[in-house]
Amino acid sequence: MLWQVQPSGEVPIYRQLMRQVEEAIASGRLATGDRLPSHRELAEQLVVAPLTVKKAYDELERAGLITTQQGRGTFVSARAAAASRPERIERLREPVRRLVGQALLAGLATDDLHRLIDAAARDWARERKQSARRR
Amino acid sequence: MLWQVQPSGEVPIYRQLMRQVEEAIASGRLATGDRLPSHRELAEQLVVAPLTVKKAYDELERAGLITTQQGRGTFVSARAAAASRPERIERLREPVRRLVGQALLAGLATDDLHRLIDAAARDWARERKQSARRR
Amino acid sequence: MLWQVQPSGEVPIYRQLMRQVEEAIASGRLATGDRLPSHRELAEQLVVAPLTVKKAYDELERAGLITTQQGRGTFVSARAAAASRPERIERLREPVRRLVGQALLAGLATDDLHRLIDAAARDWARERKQSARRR
Amino acid sequence: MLWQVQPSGEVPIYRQLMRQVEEAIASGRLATGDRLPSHRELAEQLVVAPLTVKKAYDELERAGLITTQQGRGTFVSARAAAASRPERIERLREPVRRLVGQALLAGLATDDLHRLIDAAARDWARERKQSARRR
DNA sequence: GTGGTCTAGACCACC
DNA sequence: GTGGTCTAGACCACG
Repeated sequence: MLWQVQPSGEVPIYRQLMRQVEEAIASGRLATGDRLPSHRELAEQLVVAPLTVKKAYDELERAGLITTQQGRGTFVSARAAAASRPERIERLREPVRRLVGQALLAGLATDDLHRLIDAAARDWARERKQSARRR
Repeated sequence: MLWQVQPSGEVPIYRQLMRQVEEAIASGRLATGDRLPSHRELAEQLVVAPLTVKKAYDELERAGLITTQQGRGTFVSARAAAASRPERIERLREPVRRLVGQALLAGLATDDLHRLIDAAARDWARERKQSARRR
Repeated sequence: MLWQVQPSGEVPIYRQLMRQVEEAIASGRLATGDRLPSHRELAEQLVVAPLTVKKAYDELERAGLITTQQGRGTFVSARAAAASRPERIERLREPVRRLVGQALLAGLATDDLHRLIDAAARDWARERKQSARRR
Repeated sequence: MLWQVQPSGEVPIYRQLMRQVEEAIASGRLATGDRLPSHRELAEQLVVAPLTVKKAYDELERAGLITTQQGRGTFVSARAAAASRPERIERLREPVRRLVGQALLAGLATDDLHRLIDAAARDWARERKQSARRR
């Protein structure tokens, strides 16, 4: 699987990594029991400090998404992929609430949001197709 | 107008303040020429350091939303409310992009988002009505 | 309050620190809202790396015992001291289970444990009195 | 005799093994002269690396609990079961001290501990009976 | 090889 | 001053 981080951004590197792992699990690219690259190996590949990757792994472990085994490696935990559809929907509720608040306070209507969402979804599908082609 | 900040949150206090001013202008609660409380006054009211409020005002002035007049006070600038509808929509594009990405990667469909948005909008309207009644 | 760590031990320094904070909260020496020393200050005092103290604080925050505020400091969180008596008892259940298993497998009886406990409690009370006198 | 380890736990596998041997000897399930399975055999059975079992055996031999006889196998040593009652009690002193400290610092009394111990002992006896029935 | 811990610096944003 | 992040090394225990 392909990993990448942008060190210059304002999002901390370790959070960028966490997000990629979360999304990989949510989307099924990483399944229960799959092994993640060792934090040193991934650090070398991404040209960041090992501790940085380690911190991302540590937080993911505390969140229950992955588990580590001394001397063996780091694996996607059983609990991780178990998120059911209602659960995944629930996780969107708060971000949606914030977005709706922002839009309505700006004097826009939900219809504007619906249009933006469909547009974003089209873009997203197109980008996916392209990045798949590159592989 | 009512101001409030949460010191314990992730978001810096000065950004919370900026956001409230921006939303107040976008929604019309603050109109061109309206006077903002002095940064000392507001700081006292919110129990935060004056420098913190000052920083929020400074950044808002740099963004052109407000203007300071020596010895008279701080006012909503003429340009501020001029944020056109296309502009306000543009500001939503990136947050929407992120939300859609999150949803699709989790295996959900845009329809799920549409439903969540309508639900959130209903909640938002109801809360507004209640908080208006309390005043 | 007095802090101390033993760098040569087999227990990681950051865990020794975590334990001290936990105990200080459990015993009421640290109450809700109390401020902890900054991680740099404490690191200097203990002659350890700031990151080491930081790691202890980070884990305690993730556990909900303390909260940090950008630029202000680190404080005992409201949830922390709220542990009710049943809760505190519950936390002893697993350690007790292990201890009992160890004793019974070794062919000892619960009476032996009861005696050991009373002896340890007497020692504990005496040590406390002495350390209080030293203060 | 039944052996089992949990690879995902905090405790190193070789220590889990050591502990099981120690407990088996202390409780009499393993007596002086009894033969332990070869480290390869046990490794295969537990699906762990042979080196891991070897390490556990090595440390147990260094502690004098077992002895290896070239080409014949590994046996519970004569000295092993000799742990006298005072000795076995002594080994509990430190764990008890920690437990008591934790309880008293949390504002609980020794009576609470006594109750918890009796409860845990009852559970332990019941579980033993059940697992014996299963065999 | 793996993960677990620690150091001694550094730069940044925030208050 | 505070906390937040990152680096480039190091040593140890585990498998």
